[in-house]
Amino acid sequence: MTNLFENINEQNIRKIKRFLRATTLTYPKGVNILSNVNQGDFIAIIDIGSVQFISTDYDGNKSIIEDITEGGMFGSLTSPINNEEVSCITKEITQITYIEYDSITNDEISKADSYILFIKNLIKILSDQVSEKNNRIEILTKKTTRDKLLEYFKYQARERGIKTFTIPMSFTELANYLSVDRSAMTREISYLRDDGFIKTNGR
Amino acid sequence: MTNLFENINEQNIRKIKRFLRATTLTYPKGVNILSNVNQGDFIAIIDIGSVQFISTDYDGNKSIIEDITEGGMFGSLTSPINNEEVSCITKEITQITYIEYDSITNDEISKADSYILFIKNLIKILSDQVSEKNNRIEILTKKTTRDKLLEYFKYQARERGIKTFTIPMSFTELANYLSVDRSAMTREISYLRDDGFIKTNGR
DNA sequence: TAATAAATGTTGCATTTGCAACATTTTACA
DNA sequence: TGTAAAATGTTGCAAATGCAACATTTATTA
Repeated sequence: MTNLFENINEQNIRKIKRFLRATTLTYPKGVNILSNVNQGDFIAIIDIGSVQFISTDYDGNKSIIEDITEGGMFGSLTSPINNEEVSCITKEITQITYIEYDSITNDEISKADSYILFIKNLIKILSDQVSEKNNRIEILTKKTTRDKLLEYFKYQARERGIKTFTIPMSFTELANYLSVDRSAMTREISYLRDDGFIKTNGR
Repeated sequence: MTNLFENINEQNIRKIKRFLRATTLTYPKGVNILSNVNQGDFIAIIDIGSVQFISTDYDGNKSIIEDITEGGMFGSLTSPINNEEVSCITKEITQITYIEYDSITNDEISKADSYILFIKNLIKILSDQVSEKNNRIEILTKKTTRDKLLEYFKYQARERGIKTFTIPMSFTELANYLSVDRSAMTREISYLRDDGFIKTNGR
């Protein structure tokens, strides 16, 4: 995963952050960070910790829109921060650096050293986000739980280049990612095992 | 929708395109443009026409990953162009301008007039794509066809600021977008009408 | 404009799936 | 380390939905 300041030295990072009016905040576990969000468009970088964008509808049904971990990035232009049904919850103690969106393309900063590198990283991160969301969309558009699971496994195998792997999240989280009932997913996994499509090794 | 060259005058557009080694190709209707794709990463801008990224699985089930219309953009880093199950089909006669991805951040171009504007547009487009995909993900994660429809209608109403609108695609395409069976969707729409959630006016 | 293709509407039925309820195991943390 | 909380496994059942088949309407194009 690309980091926004990848390949930029400490001194230039400080300079760029100053241009971008960066401010850093730390949150405890389990709080909704959107409740006290700043004015204007921004990009947020997770220095330490992780957050989850969760949508809760009128019936109390929850679905996880995105999961952002250390080094990850989200922004007011890319994430549903103005949707009253959506909250952004810290999963642990989390430190976030906010930068002002408009200052990314002001005339001053464009003259700074490493600006092109910074832009390159930003474009790469945004491209990767689009790509990752395309993957999830391709999985979510499968009609059955079985096909969703198989598509998910296929992506994992392709990404890693091996056919044996540990699922990088809990079954509860996977069910959320695939948007299927957890118990029905467990059932389907055992059918897949019975049918010889997969082999499992412990939890 | 932002255009990649928005707010840039013709002369500077030509200059930027030259730096980006832009090449323009025209395709007839109904061809897979990924079959003869160039080496290296690229960004493609649809000057005229439209294309559709379609995934077809082993059973012949098709799902539409994305639909890109005139003025839209896709790229080798954001779209599943290396997935053998996915094809990109022109929906009509389509003219596409390709630019080289790496040249976006080379040193030469960064000195060109309007470069910052160009970057600003590119970042805005990518951000909007992430946002649009988040919306679709939020809709696709709804469990029932009814909830998918209501969520879709809610987005449409919010986007336009009015509660009465014409659906911007055919029912067949909408069923694809929501990833539900078309006939089951028609059934659900008439239930929604019966229950007083929506009113309809012709096809 | 006639012929063909595509989109839409309707319905029965089998399958899939969410939901609920519960037992058991694992993890987190005071 | 003991206890509460979270995750996992299992199953019956009702509801939702894909699928198929078909009639009808609308759009496309030769």
